[in-house]
Amino acid sequence: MKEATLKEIAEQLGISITTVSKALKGYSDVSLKTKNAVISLAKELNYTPNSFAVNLRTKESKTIGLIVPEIVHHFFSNVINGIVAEAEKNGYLVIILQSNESLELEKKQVELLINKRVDGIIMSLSNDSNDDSHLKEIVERKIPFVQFDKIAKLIASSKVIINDQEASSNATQHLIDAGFKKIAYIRGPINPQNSIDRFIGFKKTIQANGLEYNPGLVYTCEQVTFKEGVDYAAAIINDHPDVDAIFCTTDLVAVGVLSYLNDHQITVPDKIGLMGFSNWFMSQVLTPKLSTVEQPSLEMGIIAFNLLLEEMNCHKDNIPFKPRTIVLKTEVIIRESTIKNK
Amino acid sequence: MKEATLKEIAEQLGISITTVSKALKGYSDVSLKTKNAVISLAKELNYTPNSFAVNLRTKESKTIGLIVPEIVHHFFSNVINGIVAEAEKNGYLVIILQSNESLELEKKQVELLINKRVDGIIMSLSNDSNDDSHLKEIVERKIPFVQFDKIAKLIASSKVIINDQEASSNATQHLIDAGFKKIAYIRGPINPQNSIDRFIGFKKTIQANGLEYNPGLVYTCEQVTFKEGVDYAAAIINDHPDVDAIFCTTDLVAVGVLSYLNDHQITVPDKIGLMGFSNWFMSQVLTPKLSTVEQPSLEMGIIAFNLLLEEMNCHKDNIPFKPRTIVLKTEVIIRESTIKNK
DNA sequence: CGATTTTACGAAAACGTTTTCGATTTGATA
DNA sequence: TATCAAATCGAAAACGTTTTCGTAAAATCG
Repeated sequence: MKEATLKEIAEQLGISITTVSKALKGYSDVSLKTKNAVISLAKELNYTPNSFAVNLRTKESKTIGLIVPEIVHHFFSNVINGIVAEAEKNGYLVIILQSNESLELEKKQVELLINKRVDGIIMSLSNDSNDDSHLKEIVERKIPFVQFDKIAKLIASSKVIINDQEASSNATQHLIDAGFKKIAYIRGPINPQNSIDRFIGFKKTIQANGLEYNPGLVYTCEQVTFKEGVDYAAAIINDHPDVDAIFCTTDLVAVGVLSYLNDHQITVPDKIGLMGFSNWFMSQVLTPKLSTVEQPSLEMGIIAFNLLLEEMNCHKDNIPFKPRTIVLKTEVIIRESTIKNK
Repeated sequence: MKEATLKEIAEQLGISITTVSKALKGYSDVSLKTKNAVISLAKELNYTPNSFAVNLRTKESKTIGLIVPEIVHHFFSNVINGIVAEAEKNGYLVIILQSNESLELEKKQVELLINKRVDGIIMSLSNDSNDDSHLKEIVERKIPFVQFDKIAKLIASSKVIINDQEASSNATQHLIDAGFKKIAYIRGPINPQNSIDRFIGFKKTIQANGLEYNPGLVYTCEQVTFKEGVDYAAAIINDHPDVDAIFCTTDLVAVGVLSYLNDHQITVPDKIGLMGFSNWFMSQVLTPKLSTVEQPSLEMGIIAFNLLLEEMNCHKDNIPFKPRTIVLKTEVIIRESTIKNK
């Protein structure tokens, strides 16, 4: 009892493979009688088309590749969610790979996806991506390609991002408006564009409000972990006892900071205000609840896939596609950690 | 400038396709000279084998399918992580699908994976899976298959699980030992085996300690959400003001409970002790820190893939494979939420 | 130098599908 | 009845690879 094929159906029915194929695909030059016979026998034999053969013949696999730095990560999990849901809706499968924030692995995975001949690729860069060659290869091979979140500006592909600079600026402004005056900033790694932009937004807003910008108050994460938050909190308290607020590049780090402050009876927000970024789920269940910036992650995934889909359709029909960049709105979410009680 | 093929290389070099293929695959009956010529031209033309053709020819795709109820979920994210990492190590790609806890979607996705002719399937059932037919089809089609976490006991496949009953029992015993006497239990949905087992572990241990088992103290989640935790906390406080501890089927629900208790100035653990399950990341950063049960999620993924790999290899060589069930150890993690201060 | 083995290569089939194009039959039309 | 159009079907090529088996040339041997 091996897999049923068109050939088997054809032989059992005494007709040609061609007719069987046409019957199953609803071609009009098949009589109703044979069509029904084919369909019912196909069902009986549990026939499913051999996708390997279909792929070879049609030159597409209805599969896309997705590379993210981390899967276990609030933001990326949600983007993945959006992409996968939207892909499914359109009959596409998604191969998800995680680069573990490693450029080397990222390159390998791009190769893998190219070899697999996926119909398109969606990707967010790892933190130490400072080399474009693998991205260029994607473009050169004319594989439909969409970048999101952490992007390479110079690569000619569609992009879905937020305005990190503006978002960061708004959050900073909120801190200042809430009465904080000496704000430390824990920034992300040096390479990623969004990490840079968030920092610029912070710095510009500090200066625009006539506050002194002090580079000594800026701390740089390498791994962007909970532990770095804990460690930098300790460093900040030690180096600058008069700091009255800390703004973190992402909630996970802010949670580390909060954990340290709570453990050392440094009250948030009365003694030190705290602001995160990305609105991770846990930020709303902490004590105190964390102020942060909402990033539309699910929406980002949905849009990224649809951009890719558009390009894939153009690619199939051999009509040119012009990459687009879509910038999504963010929102500062004000909770307890930045509103002083007295 | 289209894709390079074996044929192109062969023509440019004036040799046969066969020889080119052999040269690239390291066959021994190719002279060093032609081999080098082939390899260098292949590199120059940017040749990569057409995987569609390879799949068709070799009848395998080096791709597996993975179905989980949710991707954005601490436990599953980690299992996925383990599976993907291990798969990559062995040259396999993973197609991840999420059933959204829906049986209907789950069935569709199984169909999808079968149609795609993945080399194997790993799966954790959705909460409302009370029908086996799609799983049976996987087995009948002799597709290598591994279940984990939420499994169908009666399906003859390999399984990776924890001893939920024992884990739950240990956690309950800890609560009793810590001096709690009237313990409410918020259980998971009625279908999943692990949800049932955890409940049994709780109930048996209550009785084994000579405490009265009161069915009125058992609340059943349908969606297993943060919000259900909040709502049930309110219900418990209202229905049974003398409850002195709450044991939840998973941390997410416990966090909901804690959120309600914190908001209503009901101190944990002095007024009410709280225990979760699964050791979600956030449980260690809450105030108070949440006691819970550690589940080896990453390990579970790794083992699940390796079981699958074994079966896939047997399948390829047409030698029979006997499914195995592996039960992983758990550990009760004692933090602040179950240790009374006085 | 004849016989035999080794080395190097290629022809061809097979994997299962899709699609073009032509052929045959049937029914309609003048 | 001769002509034409419509309705059904099938042959065959193509997608790009892998692998078996055979053959010719070169090397080895007695």
